[in-house]
Amino acid sequence: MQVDEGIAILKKNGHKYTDKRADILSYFVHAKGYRSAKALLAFMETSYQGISLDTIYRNLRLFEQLELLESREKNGEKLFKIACKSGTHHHHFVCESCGLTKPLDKCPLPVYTEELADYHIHTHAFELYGLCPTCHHS
Amino acid sequence: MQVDEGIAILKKNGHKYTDKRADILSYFVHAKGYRSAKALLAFMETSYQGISLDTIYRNLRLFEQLELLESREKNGEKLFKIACKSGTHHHHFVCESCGLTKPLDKCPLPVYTEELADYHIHTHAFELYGLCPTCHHS
DNA sequence: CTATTCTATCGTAATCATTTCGATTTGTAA
DNA sequence: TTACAAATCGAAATGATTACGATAGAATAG
Repeated sequence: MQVDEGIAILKKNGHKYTDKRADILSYFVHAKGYRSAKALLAFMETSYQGISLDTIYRNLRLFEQLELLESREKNGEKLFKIACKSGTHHHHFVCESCGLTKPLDKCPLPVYTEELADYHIHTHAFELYGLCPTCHHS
Repeated sequence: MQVDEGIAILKKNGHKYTDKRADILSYFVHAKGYRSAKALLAFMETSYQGISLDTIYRNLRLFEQLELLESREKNGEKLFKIACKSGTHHHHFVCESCGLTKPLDKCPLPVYTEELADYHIHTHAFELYGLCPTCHHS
């Protein structure tokens, strides 16, 4: 997902271009990992002093609705990362040191088709956490 | 995990017995699934009118520290369930209708040992959501 | 049984993340 | 460039959770 793709999706859905929105997308495109609303606010305040919390949270919600961002919750805080848009369903490894997210080839769901034959599986949550090779060796 | 086991663990760690604590544990032992602080409060108010929020949240935190309860987050709310204490690492299927949690035999981690040979896996999150046979057929 | 000593609880206020609101500004299509 | 819907601001509201000073209660030793 690139910034201009995100802007295009915004426009296609009747939303407007603003510099702030481009900068928010740019922040997540370059972050390559999960970031909090607070971290985004800190980043945005360097370019736009006095930016409203409304702007931060409204856009995070909008971007998540449009599937430009994905989120998870931790310690009562919502964390966001840029969406993958690879088209195919997949999971991630997340580096706890640098925040890098690595897409995984396989999905663990087939492991359970037998054990849960009588159950109706709707969704699943799966993520791995640890250290990427770079962080592990330094 | 039974109520008296939980009370024993409390005492072993220098905490005192109270009827409220026994009732909180009993609530989760019989719930067999995730419940919110608000749901626990509603239950406790039937026996103890005027119970303090402090009591609810302090004990939830304490029980989680002592690993009598486990938690996950959803929509900015923390949900708690009784701990399994089976000794062995395992995951759960969670019924979205009745809240039932079913322990799963297998762990999906082995699926990724090859793909993540250069990575250092620390922890992982995995849970399945859907309908249990009972809720599915009604 | 009673005194002593912590721990638990209450009632309430504070905190933190997030959402909402009325007024104003800005993007964009005609 | 004009008109209008959408975006933003500044600030207040909400909802879940945590914290605090004062009181009540459980455990232990004498």
